[in-house]
Amino acid sequence: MRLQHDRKRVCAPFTKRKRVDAQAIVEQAHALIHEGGSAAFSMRPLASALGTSTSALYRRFPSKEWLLIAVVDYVLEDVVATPPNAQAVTARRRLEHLSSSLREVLSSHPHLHEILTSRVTVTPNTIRIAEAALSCLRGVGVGDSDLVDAYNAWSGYVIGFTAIETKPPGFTPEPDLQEAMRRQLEDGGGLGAPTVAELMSPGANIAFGLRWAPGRLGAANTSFDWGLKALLDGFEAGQRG
Amino acid sequence: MRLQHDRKRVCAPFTKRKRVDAQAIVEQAHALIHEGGSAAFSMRPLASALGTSTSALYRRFPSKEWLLIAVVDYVLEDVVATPPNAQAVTARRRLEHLSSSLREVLSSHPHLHEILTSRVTVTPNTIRIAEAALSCLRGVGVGDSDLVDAYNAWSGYVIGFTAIETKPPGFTPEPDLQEAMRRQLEDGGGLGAPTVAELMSPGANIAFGLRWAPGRLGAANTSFDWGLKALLDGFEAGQRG
DNA sequence: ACCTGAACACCGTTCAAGT
DNA sequence: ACCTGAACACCGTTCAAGT
Repeated sequence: MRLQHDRKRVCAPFTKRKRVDAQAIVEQAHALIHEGGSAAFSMRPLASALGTSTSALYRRFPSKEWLLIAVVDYVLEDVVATPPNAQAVTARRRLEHLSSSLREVLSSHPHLHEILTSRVTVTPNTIRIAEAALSCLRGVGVGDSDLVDAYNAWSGYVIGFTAIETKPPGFTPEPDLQEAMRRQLEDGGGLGAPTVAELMSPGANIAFGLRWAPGRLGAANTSFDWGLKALLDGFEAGQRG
Repeated sequence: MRLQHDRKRVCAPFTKRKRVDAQAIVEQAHALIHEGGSAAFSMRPLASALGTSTSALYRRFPSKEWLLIAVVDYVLEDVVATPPNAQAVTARRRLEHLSSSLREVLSSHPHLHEILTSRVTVTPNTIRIAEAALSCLRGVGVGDSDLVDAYNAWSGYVIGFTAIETKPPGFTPEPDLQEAMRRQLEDGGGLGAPTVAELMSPGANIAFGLRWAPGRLGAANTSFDWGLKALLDGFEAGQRG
């Protein structure tokens, strides 16, 4: 599933003939982004990986922007939403599953946040996920007047947490820069930041804004579930009060 | 306040002499990013805006990466953290102020997320903000064993929400693409997404993943505070249970 | 109808040559 | 010690020319 762009300008991506090509471009683009990161991704290597000319790509996608959004949708296809009619599964449980599925997918494609968070992306899978989340939130007891707020708060938490959590491994800072940040944390912790100094054992690399190495959060990495529980508890408590 | 890089390779940014220059570079870079977005920002225009050669910039900053992180720290300077010894102000209230100050600053510099969320950034102001947040969370009643989790959840929510919320206005998608997304939402809403169709009046542009126009969320825009309340309520309830 | 090579107007970074 | 211009190896996108 991908967005349709103006048929007058370029070939229709949904027609039977040649549809494979557009799909192949998306898959190859995804593969290249997965390997080398979205910053390093460019049209020329993509074309040569596919064995075509760079300009031929512009017959399937009006611009790199359209292609990137197609890649986002392609990856989000993997997010699993439990259907609401599944018996014996509470709305809360379904929402927890959706959250962790979304987190898993975004985590295993660490370059997607760079694309996802910095632009507006409405795609079939975006809508599908939103539909599932909204229905769960209703099931949890959130009233209609609060539903949009709850949905925004939920997306903000899940997507935001994962976006900050998962630094692309290819985006490792240069050793010099990494060392400078580590030193900064040691020095800063000693001077004006007693709580930071107390909690962040050197090398812990455990908390946002205080860690200098990329990849997922270290240690137990319980923060996501812990925070989601607090957020959903807050949702439910708010409806009762 | 900025990170120090290796003095052997380049001139020290903290020495009295020439320090103005490094500061001037950061400020000019910030101005250019503010106007044109971080994607469009490049070294050549920066140099010519400052009246120097491009290569002269590399004497103050080892790479564009160091410069971008310096810009992040420069902007985060504006985040206000109420000191913990301020009487008659509860920890909860201080945390709410810190959250909205952080949100305000990030919102008014909409291009910062692209820099902030996609790489590891430890800077003096990052540490200052973390220190304030940790101390507030402790004051709210979060136990030491949960403090890192609570801090991560809080950062994930605040930074994440704001990152998704604030699309850089310069990042407006091409009209064709924007129209395709709007249509997608209409069609998709009608077919497999009844809740989306029910809630998202056309043109509402109100919810993450379902809106096609950049800028802040429309309408009442109460979602941030609503979600923060739920999260902090959840924090407090969790400590009592 | 589709593809192509060449071109346009850009990038970040380096480095020998200047002062 | 600092700055510079030119160069290197790249970008996204367009378009006349081919089949």
